[in-house]
Amino acid sequence: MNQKLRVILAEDQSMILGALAALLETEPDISVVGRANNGREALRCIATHMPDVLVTDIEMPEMSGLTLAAEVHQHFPRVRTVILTTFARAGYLRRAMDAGAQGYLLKDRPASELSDCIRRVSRGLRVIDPELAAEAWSGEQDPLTERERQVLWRAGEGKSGGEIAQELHLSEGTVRNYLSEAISKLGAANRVEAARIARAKGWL
Amino acid sequence: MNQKLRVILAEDQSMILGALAALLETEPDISVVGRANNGREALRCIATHMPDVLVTDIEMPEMSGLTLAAEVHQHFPRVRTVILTTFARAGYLRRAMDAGAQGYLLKDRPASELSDCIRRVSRGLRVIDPELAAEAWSGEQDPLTERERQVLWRAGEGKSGGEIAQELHLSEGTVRNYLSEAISKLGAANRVEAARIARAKGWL
DNA sequence: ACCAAAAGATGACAGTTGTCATGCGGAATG
DNA sequence: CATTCCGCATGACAACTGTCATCTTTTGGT
Repeated sequence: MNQKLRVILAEDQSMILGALAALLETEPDISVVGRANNGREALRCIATHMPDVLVTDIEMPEMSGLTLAAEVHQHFPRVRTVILTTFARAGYLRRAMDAGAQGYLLKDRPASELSDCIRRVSRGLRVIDPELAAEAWSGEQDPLTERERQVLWRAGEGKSGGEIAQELHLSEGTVRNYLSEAISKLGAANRVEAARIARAKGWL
Repeated sequence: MNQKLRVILAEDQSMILGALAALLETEPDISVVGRANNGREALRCIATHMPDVLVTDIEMPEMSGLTLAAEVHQHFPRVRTVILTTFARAGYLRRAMDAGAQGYLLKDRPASELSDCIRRVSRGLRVIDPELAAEAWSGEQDPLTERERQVLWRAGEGKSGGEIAQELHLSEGTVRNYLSEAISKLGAANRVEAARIARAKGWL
């Protein structure tokens, strides 16, 4: 047999991180050479260990898994990236692909799929959750502009028009305009519903 | 050495379930005798295997981990229950304790704590995340009435006063009153922030 | 330099939301 | 039986939101 596949794991919940490592260590041909609790740490870890594959969560403090994937793709093009996440959102998948990830796997899938996925990706194949892939191609594009996203995000946090305006150095009226645009684009009845829809699609 | 500790795991994300099982199987004195993807399955599993300890997530389809803990406490009092969850919410902890759980552990903690926790609980000790325990005792009680909770929940989903009134067979004004009460009790500036706060504390 | 598209601002208007004082009727408690 | 409390309703008012039409200022492309 060749060398073992060298893997780095990034996941913010320590216990899950440890558990995933234990899972992978049961495979004879895979070895976990590094673990990180966030994107920034993962990046350092990759620079020193040069793994074959990076497996990363998306929602992490410091640096999101999507940003991490982009950085890795740019600075360490030989490292293959697999996104491992709870969220079956077409928007996330799309961003992951744009960021140069080779795999997108859901935490819902059986545990056995993780090692399979790592092996395939290391051979240069792409592995994408089939249901999600279908939805992502057929499904709608993110219709929001950057400003609309910023405004809608804050509105979803419970901030008022005035507060948002201050934070973004806009006039209150402009904030209302962006919000109104976002609401109509998303077919929502108000800002809260709009934020919910956007979150569900992975656009926030 | 005595018999191994017999453990059943309940967790809705299959990959995490498998990973946690792999983690526990690395311990020489612990054996995972059953796995379940939801509370109902776990209950069946417990009836047939009679484990020493049940480790369960909270947010699962079919039957929540908190409901499961209560059922287990009632029907199988010899089985110790450990709640393993993402959520550091005083409200959840309180409900878990009321439901007869012996342990409350966060997925944020190092992987090694899981087996420690299981061993202690099996010896009859209680194991509760220390930070959370402090917050739960010192921290506030849930100040919301049932109506306020119903109304606030729906408001957080983006529903308007009118819609909520219809659903709950109340007048629109009454809905506004409940919402206003909830907002002031929670020290929020509006319904969205109020809903956020209540969710964060585990009161929704 | 020119034109068109964007980003942003303004103002007006209706509808929704947050607050508060008050009123009503049915438990519950004495 | 009277009293009090609680759940619910009403009405009034100010503040905030959502929608639109219109306008100015950048910005980018040719």
